Amino acid sequence: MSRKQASSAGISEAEHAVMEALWDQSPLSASDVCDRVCRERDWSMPTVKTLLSRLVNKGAVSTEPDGRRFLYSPAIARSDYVGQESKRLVDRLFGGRPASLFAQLAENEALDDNDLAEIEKLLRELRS
Amino acid sequence: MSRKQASSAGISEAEHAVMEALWDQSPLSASDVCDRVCRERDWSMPTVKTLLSRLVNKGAVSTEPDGRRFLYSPAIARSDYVGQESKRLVDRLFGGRPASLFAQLAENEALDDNDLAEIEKLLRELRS
DNA sequence: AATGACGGTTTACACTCGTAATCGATAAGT
DNA sequence: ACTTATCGATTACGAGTGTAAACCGTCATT
Repeated sequence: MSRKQASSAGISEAEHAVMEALWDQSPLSASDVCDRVCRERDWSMPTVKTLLSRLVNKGAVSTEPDGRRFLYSPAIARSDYVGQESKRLVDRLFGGRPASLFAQLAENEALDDNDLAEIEKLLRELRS
Repeated sequence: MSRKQASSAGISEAEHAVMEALWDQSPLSASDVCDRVCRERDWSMPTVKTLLSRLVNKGAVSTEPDGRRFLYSPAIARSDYVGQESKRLVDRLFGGRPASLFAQLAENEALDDNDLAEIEKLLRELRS
């Protein structure tokens, strides 16, 4: 017992690719998942199977029997995952101050005019 | 040759804690580093030694002889590291669009009034 | 000169991750 | 019913990580 309780934490890079496929559409069978990621990541079916089992163990993916096989669905919302990961980064690297992240991106020229415009729009919306 | 050349990639969580100590002040001896992180992370000296060697191997930390011992300094700038990690997150989770990260943080209520004000200020500066 | 403290190097070991082969049960076709 | 194609489950295995003990050389002290 006392699983890592997972939820969203502890999803590795490779596992994340599988999650993205499921977030994009679900439920999916293992082969469906492979169809969507094996090409791109150059994986074989067994690899996908392993990743799916690990995700199920972690509680990040849920299964639903469909005849002889399983259909897989995300057990956590992408927005939750993304939110937690973002917060982790901000905490770890920016002392929990999101504005510092923003400053970093700005300084890095990682923001183009489009980004700036979008952010300004969001800011205006938040203001109201 | 062809070192992993590392630079900033491949620094693990535990190693990162050591890097932070060195970014905060350097050069430091191994015991100095331990003084700054062992309490907090509940580590013993050997652990710090291991992490320092690994960081030296990765090229993330440089050494400088000081009598019989070594003094350690970061070999990579914190801003570079932070920038690369930020970019990795944005690429991985937000399709490379920083504005999406920003939107996420906003939606998550991770931004308080202070953050918003700071970001607005940065935006105005970028505009000029 | 012998001993102990200090610091770096080597070795260790369990766990996770990436990647996959193999095994075993079952459904489907012949 | 028997064989084969599917699936999920079990096992594998090398690299990286967290955490640390053991070993070794050297400077300082007795």
